[in-house]
Amino acid sequence: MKNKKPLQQRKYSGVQADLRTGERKQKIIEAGLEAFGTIGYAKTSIKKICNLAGLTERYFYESFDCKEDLLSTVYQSIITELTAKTLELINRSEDRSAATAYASLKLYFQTLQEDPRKARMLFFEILGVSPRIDEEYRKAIQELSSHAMQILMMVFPALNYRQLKDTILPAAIAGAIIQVASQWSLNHFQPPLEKILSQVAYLLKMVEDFVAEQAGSS
Amino acid sequence: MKNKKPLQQRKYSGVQADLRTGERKQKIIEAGLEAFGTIGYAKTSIKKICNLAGLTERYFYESFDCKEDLLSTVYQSIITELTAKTLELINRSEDRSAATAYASLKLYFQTLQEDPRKARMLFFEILGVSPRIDEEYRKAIQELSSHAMQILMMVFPALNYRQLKDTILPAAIAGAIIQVASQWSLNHFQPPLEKILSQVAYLLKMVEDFVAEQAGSS
DNA sequence: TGACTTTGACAAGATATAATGTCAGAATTT
DNA sequence: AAATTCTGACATTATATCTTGTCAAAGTCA
Repeated sequence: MKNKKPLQQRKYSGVQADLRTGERKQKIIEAGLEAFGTIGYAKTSIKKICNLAGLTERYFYESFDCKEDLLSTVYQSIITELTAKTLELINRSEDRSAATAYASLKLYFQTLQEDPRKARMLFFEILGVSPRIDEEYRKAIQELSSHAMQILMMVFPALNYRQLKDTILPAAIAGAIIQVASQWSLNHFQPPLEKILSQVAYLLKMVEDFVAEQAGSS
Repeated sequence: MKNKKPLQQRKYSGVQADLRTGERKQKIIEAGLEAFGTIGYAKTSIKKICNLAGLTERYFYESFDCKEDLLSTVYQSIITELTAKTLELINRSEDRSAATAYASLKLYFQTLQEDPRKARMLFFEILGVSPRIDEEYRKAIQELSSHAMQILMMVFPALNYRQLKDTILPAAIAGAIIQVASQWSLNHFQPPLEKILSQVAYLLKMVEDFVAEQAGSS
């Protein structure tokens, strides 16, 4: 992130300078995911990242200040991807039934299974690195929990905001899902996806029933 | 853990050699908790641990092979302490009602609040260190989830083993509690203990109701 | 073609830490 | 008192990594 001010922005291999820089940055992010997601953040050196990216150290410092910076970027990119995919799915879905909630869950679990490096990043590598990263993690979890609650309220009209806003129910549900997902990844994705999904859906049904009953009896 | 074989075991300051060694080990474990639980595992050097313990590096290697060894020991000691306290509480309690489950939860949350270093160890510092430590974590969570289920079944006779054994309900409940506790610690233990506890108890009631209804309708 | 930029390979200094070793003095036993 | 052991302070070696810098070759533009 140093002040590199090329007096002129030339094309190189047919591409503009800042575009090339961006491509290199992207390569480094991908290499970061590979390294952090397999050998782990602690055991990953900057040199290793650069080797994986097919670049030299200089280009690391072109786009990042330090290893922690890259970790944050990789983490945020995973979060962003998951959020975007989920929103897209919801907007695309015609009805807003339980099937939509199920599909969101499936998207989440499937993404982790298809790329276990992301699972490792989300659940393990991100923790205990530094206060700054801790804070990012806290925020991400809070947002996830808020999103989960919005989806639930959308598909289960029996749930309403006033009932939930002062409870830990959102956090508990998000926590349950996160923990089930993280244990599932530690257990090498056994039992298979469909089984996990039906079980999680079962949990959501429990929540729905319970809150509906609370609402009915009041 | 080298072969230190003193030809003779002398007393020193009135205590036997192996006893002194044990005391030093204990001091290092306590220093490890302090270091890992405040500045974090990654940023803790062996020298720092020894300074905190009031000992020199030599005595670290007297009882541990490496930093990771100490991390494992500190972690296990926290787990062991929590388990022992919980078992003691259950054995001491006369009835086996919901109040007992509530008391177990209180013990858990209270312990974390009283010593946030332990919370940090359990939830953050232990993750993503090495495959070996990951495995210890996995086992610990599995045991915790199994214990939680046993307590639940004990105080809520409506729950039974056959209903639960092939479900993720135990994992989900343990996950919810763990996550709520970890977020609570990240939020500097706000809201206060009693509020968190009543909310978690509310969750347990939800589970109880749900499973009771399932049993009744079958 | 000539001036300039971009790139990759590698050097180098600085820093930190792990892990073992040395040694003198204090404490203890016989 | 003499021999031995224990202890703490510090030295040392090895290793790893970060971060910046150098330089020549290749690419690009005018």
